[in-house]
Amino acid sequence: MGRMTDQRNTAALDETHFPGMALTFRVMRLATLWRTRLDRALRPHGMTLAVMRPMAYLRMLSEGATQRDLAQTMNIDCSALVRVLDLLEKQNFITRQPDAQDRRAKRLFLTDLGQEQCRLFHNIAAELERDIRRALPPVQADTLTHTLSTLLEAHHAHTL
Amino acid sequence: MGRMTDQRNTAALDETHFPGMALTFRVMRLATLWRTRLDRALRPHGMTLAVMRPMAYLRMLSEGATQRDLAQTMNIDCSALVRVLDLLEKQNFITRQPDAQDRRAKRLFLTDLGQEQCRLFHNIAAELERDIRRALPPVQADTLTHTLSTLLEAHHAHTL
DNA sequence: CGCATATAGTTTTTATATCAACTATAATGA
DNA sequence: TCATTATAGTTGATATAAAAACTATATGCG
Repeated sequence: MGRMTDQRNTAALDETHFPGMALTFRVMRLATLWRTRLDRALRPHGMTLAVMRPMAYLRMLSEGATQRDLAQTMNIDCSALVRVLDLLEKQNFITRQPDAQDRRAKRLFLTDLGQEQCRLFHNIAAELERDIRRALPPVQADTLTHTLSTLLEAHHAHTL
Repeated sequence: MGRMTDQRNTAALDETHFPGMALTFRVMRLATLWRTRLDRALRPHGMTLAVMRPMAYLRMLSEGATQRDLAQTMNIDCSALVRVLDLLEKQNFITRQPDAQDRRAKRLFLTDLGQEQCRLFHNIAAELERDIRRALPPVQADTLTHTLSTLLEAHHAHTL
């Protein structure tokens, strides 16, 4: 253990040291750290964030959405969604129902089991958020959220 | 890291609609969006963020670091690093040199080609950061960066 | 010394994300 | 109308990413 590998040093040596990328890297790092924490909290319930996300978004988007609707809302590729939906369907969390008007389309619904899983997810995610916010005075947390919204809007404007 | 897909539209229905997770989800979304942009900018140069990151961190950490040092700094698992390093070595961006004292360890160095690639990466990342910052008044951007630092520190405290 | 345990790096396995190509419909317009 | 083009969903190939198991050292203690 004679090596100079000091755990605590790593905190000091974070992305701060990438000059000119402070913001970008901090956001990316926090996202990774929090995603990991969320994933860890979900795992004991046999869930992962990747698998949970489509359900959470479906609930938000309102049921009966098509796969395309959902993929678009989640900002992911349709093909990325298909496999997860297969999984969710097999586990009886969602159902796919053919659209009467458009025989290509399938409409998505949460089962009761899926609803319940969603509530669980919301609880876990909200608990993480509360914990995160504990590090900041409430006002500062709100300011942060607001600033992040501005950046999200800017991104959308950018890609139009 | 993954590939990218970015299907504009959806601004109206974003994570705002997940009550009690505003902060977490915004950060995650921004990270994904920016990562995608960065990845896209790197691709024409035959690079991806996943492949570039170890070099950027190595440069920051100072050369001669071991794989373990680097993995620790990047907050990833050693095993996640190995393959990327294989790739980088094969492309002649880095070299692995055996440590004289500890025959298990290997020390990492950037080649001239690697150095050059790093500079390219820094330019591209800095350009993205500048673009992102354009959406905010400079003071607000600095406040944001500072707040994110606080959260990063809080996370480290949390995991000790 | 010589065993028990820890560490550096690697391999294997499994989960996920992206892209391109494919099938089946649907919509459009000459 | 039918030929062209677009769309919804799927599949297959490929690139990561994280965790677990494995190999070869190294260290620490009786």
